[in-house]
Amino acid sequence: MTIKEIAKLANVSLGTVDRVIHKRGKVSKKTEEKVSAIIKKVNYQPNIYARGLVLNKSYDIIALVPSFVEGEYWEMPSKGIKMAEKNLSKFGIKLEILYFDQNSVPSFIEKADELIKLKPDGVILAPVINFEAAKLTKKLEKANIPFSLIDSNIPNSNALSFIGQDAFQSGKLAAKLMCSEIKAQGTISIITIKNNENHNKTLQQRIEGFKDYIYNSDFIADISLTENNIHLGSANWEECLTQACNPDNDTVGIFVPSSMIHYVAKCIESNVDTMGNIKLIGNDLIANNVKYLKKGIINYLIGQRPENQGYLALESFYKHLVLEKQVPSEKYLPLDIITQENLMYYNDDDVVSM
Amino acid sequence: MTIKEIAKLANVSLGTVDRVIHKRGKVSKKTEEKVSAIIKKVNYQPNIYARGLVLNKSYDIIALVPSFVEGEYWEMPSKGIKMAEKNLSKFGIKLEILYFDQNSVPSFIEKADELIKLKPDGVILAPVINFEAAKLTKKLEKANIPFSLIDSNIPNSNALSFIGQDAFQSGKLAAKLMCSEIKAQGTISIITIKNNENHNKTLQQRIEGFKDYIYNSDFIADISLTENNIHLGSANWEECLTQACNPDNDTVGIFVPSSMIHYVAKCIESNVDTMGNIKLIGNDLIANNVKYLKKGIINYLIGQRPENQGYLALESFYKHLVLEKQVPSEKYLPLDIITQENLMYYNDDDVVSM
DNA sequence: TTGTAGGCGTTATCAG
DNA sequence: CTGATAACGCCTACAA
Repeated sequence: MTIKEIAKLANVSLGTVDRVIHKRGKVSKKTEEKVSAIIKKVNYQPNIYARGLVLNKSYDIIALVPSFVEGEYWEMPSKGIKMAEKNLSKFGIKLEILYFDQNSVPSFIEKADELIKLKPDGVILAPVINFEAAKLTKKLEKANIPFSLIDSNIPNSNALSFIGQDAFQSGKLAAKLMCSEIKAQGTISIITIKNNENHNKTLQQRIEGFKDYIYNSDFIADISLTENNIHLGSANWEECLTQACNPDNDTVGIFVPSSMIHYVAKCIESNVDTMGNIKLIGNDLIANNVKYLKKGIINYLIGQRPENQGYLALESFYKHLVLEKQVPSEKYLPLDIITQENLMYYNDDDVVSM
Repeated sequence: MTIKEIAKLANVSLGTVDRVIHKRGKVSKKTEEKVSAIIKKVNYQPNIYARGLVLNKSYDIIALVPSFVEGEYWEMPSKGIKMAEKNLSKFGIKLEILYFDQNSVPSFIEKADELIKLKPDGVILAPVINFEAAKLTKKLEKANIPFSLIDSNIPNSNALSFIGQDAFQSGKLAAKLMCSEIKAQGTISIITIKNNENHNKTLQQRIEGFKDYIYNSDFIADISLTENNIHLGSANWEECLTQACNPDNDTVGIFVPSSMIHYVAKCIESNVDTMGNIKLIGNDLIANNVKYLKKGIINYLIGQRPENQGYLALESFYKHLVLEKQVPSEKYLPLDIITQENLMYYNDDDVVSM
């Protein structure tokens, strides 16, 4: 059903129908009602091609995400965003990615300022530097620029859409798998590995979820927990890590609430005679982790589809700006359990090709 | 860059450029080369809106899939196909679903004939009735109608695209989880539950994968396997099922290579005092299975994203017919491990809303 | 308050 | 072989 046909049905001209559709006013109440009724009755859907052709709009979306070197976690969301751009550029979605150093607040501020100056039509933001990210969202709100958050959320930020994971639940899941692997007894070591001093909410929530599961399990009596922090910046971190892996020589499992578990795996590998039986559970399918999962040193990895997160973030703007559809304000991606046996179908190069 | 601009650059008219682009011939070699060179140099990308507008084509896709009652497995692929239609109808993809009774060959033949008569522009086929499905693909090939297969494959069928699972690997994964749960010793019962006598390749492959894992594991010495077939059509199937669950009173785990595990779960539930410790692993997130997973009677379910399979199948035609892009000839979806702890994010109503 | 005309980029047709 | 032109459905300006 076209505007022309509707016009004929209503005995008015194209222009009038158009005014009604777009609520541009300057239509008498009577004709407005008549036309509206017909539009509703025939369930008029504008022809997306014709509209796209005449509007010929393009939308500049800027993504502000952490920089990375190949194989690091943040490569994956970036990859997803880029893949989405490839699919959506033909609909007028243009993308620019700005990278900031997640260990440097000034770097974030600099890029955030640059972003604001570019006056984009939409922003994808990874708020890993919480406080500064929140400031940026305020500015964006004031400037009326819609933004989507990926990875972690800023509650009450009025984001167009949040796309991420439930980190608490991710920790619970890790604990469940751990208990299942270690037959629910022994000492479990939680090791946090970071290269900065920033507070990382995601890691914290994963640890809380992990403990929550253990504390509420039937077999808590048979389990001990130890916690350690390793700073990759410190001179003797390797020593510290080795020490943290098996402090009292009775460790049965290690949980690392981040993608950094490959450091632990490497450590275990070179001490396989004393620590070869320790079960390892970590997060994220980065190349280094996958390597040790294949070797059987890491037992489980938990994934949260970071490529999808990126893809969906850009797609949220396509839906919002191009299709003018409502987009869900929150999207929690599934927590995937990855083992040697199902790795191959997750590690696929086009996980987001849907 | 538009055709007009290219025409200007090449000092020819729009028509000539168009002829070169679409290889319609009737262009002198010299101009053809000149125009081609420019097209390549400027990386001309046709405006999808203008093209869509003028072509104003619509494509009738017919899906031929098993009928279902609410809550059965085949509801999920259908749901995915329909969701894809909702998103893609605006691009001219029209869908009709024909349902056949998977327990009745004549029903399939009837619907297949109907399908052929409708002369669709594309077909989505679930080849659960193997032999007849293969016949249909031959007819479609002869009629030059592209088709995509979902759920299971027909090798060498020249399908546009196969979208499904690796059933063998799914079985291996189930075995791995089972061994992990039962501490790798005891008697494991494989129970096949069907309501027909048809050969089901998928079930067979899952069982083979399951056994393959067990046979090649280090602890095979500590494991016994029993196999049972239950026919839901038979008068005393409930009795048979109870018997199959724990024949020698030493069963520690039950594997059901299909979505039918809820029958086993129900049986276990009503014999919880004698069989409450048996670990259950099955397939597919249908409502009945989810219920028992939540209750903790089923320990793991393995999912293969049936909604996605449906979605991707219809999308493959959008990509092929509308965007004229190459589509991957095979797509194996990940084998998801579902437990109580990550169920909520898989059981989401819009898993395919990407 | 209403109607009309021109144009978006592409395709297809028709006349040269 | 080549060029001009109408049409697709919608939007916007401008005319009435």
